[in-house]
Amino acid sequence: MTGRPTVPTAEPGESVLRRAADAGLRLTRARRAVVAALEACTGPTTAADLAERLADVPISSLYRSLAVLVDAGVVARVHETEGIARFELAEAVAGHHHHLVCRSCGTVIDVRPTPSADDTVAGIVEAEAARHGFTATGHHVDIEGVCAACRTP
Amino acid sequence: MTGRPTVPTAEPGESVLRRAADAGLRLTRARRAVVAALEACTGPTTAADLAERLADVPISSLYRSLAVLVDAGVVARVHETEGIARFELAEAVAGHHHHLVCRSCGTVIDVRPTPSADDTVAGIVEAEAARHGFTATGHHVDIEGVCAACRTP
DNA sequence: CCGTAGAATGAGAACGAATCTCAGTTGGGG
DNA sequence: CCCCAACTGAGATTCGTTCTCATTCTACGG
Repeated sequence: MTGRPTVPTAEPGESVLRRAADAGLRLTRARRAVVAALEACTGPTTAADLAERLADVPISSLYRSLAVLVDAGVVARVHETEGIARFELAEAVAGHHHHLVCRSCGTVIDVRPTPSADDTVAGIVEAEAARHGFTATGHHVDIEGVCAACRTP
Repeated sequence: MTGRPTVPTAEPGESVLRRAADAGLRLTRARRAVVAALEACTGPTTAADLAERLADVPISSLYRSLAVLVDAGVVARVHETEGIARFELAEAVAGHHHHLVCRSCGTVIDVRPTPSADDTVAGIVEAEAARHGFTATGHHVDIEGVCAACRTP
């Protein structure tokens, strides 16, 4: 099975931290702040952007918190471009989604495919993987385009 | 139109360099070597890997050649993970394809979707883009899984 | 409610991929 | 064949990210 884990669990907030705790992590101020900041984003976010929103979290702490949360499976490091990493809540927490990337301004936003659309994609993906001896465990779809704001200046 | 530009143009070799020349680039030894090395790969390749294969091309020259070829539209910088960029021939030259990423050994290989499968994906992708005010210009599908070699040790 | 073990923090140093600089070299149009 | 702008090469530099280590805090047992 490749796609869509479960539907958007009402308010992630709680469950994210609970998962982190279950993974044996302490729920420190920095980690709560990082999770809260990620929840407030509409798409994968750079460490620099997070650092700006979390002015009181030192950069070394921010990166360590992100690394630990990635290890715990509640945050994902995705969509690196131009040598800059972006972070988002993991699909296990935020639900499966695709990314719309504006080739002009670089913004990335999440889009949630309809269940039937994603079933179709998952089926295709699994067939391709199988044809090459792979066992598929997931897929990522990045849609490149131009956003409304950049198209009409 | 989102996907699959044209079918695998017989032997890329020539056409890649011609495109580069058409874009106003000089066909220097370093650039020929980089293109040849990329053609020999089965998937996106790191600069370090290329440097190893092209021992006589200094690292600064390698990166510059790659940057220039990316600008010319014949090479694509894709699939960065852990802060390391990977390069491959652009889809305009190599044809549209998806990526199979082994989560165990990290290898990335290209897979060419069947025309009908990719039409389906392109349609879904376009609908999603349109729903969010984007004009889609392309899509990338990364399939995460475990390769045959890693599954049976 | 308090003490404590050990996990987590914070400031800065260190690391490494990628880019830049600049003097010397070379491709290819004229 | 000549010339000059494009390109190269070695090394310095940048900057995102990770590491180090003394200090602080969390969460658990008493």
